[in-house]
Amino acid sequence: MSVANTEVSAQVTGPCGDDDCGLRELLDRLGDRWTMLVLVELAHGTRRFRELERAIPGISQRMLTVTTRRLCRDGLVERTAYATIPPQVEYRLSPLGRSMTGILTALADWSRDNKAAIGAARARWDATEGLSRSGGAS
Amino acid sequence: MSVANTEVSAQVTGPCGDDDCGLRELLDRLGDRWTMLVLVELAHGTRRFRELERAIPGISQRMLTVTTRRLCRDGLVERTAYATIPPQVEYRLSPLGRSMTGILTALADWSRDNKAAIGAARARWDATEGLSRSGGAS
DNA sequence: CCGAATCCCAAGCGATACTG
DNA sequence: CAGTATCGCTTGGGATTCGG
Repeated sequence: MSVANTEVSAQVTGPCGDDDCGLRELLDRLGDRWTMLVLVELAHGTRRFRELERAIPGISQRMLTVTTRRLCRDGLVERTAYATIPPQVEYRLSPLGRSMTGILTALADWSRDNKAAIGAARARWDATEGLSRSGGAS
Repeated sequence: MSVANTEVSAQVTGPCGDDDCGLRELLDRLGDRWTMLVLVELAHGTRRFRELERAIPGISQRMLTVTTRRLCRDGLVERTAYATIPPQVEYRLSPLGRSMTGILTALADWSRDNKAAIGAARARWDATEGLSRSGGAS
């Protein structure tokens, strides 16, 4: 999936009432704090509950449960439970889920690639803001 | 050890200790309800404040202000204010912001493309859940 | 027209404890 | 190990109001 799109020949089209383009649906689904991280981790391979928990620093047991269940419900992740002692449950990406890992990777790549630029922009903005707003902020 | 040895073949793939890959940073920045939608709208061309507000159904005036300011601070959007009467302010994507529109488009495409599949998966899940947990589903 | 400030509620999420 | 239930804090964000 080539997201390399340099051409943004964007006509200032009309109102384009359907501006969300389904993006909202997607954001409602994986716009939360953990969903994408779980997907990325599962993109590396099958993982057990505990492995996911360790692999995603900061996630709580509760949120891991909630997130994985939501992903199962949406058909992006498949769950396999073995009735062994101790219990063992495996999570893996479904074909549907795997079909979006490319985008996630692109996203992560972009983030890492432009992290510095954003940091610089912020520094610049903070300086500018001090000048244009509420003078004497420094 | 007392309990069963749980040494599974845990070499699924690399350790990838750094599992977030900077994704977290990105999500913190545009993981909220409106940021991506504003970016998509601006990908269509320069927009004035009021135009953005109308183009993004449901956004409040407050959130539009907050979101645009954040985007300016991060250097993804540029703002030009004309001291006319009535005031006029234009927002447009910066080169940095423009560099990620391709990913946003890919995201929106995927969402629209697989919306039906997700809906079907949900129906399936809800049925399964009804069997195994006797609990209602939303 | 543009936007900042205040008030306030609901959702998200984390901590903890408990069950199988 | 895997998962559930409860509680309480933190935050996003909607409605409204005031200023430039």
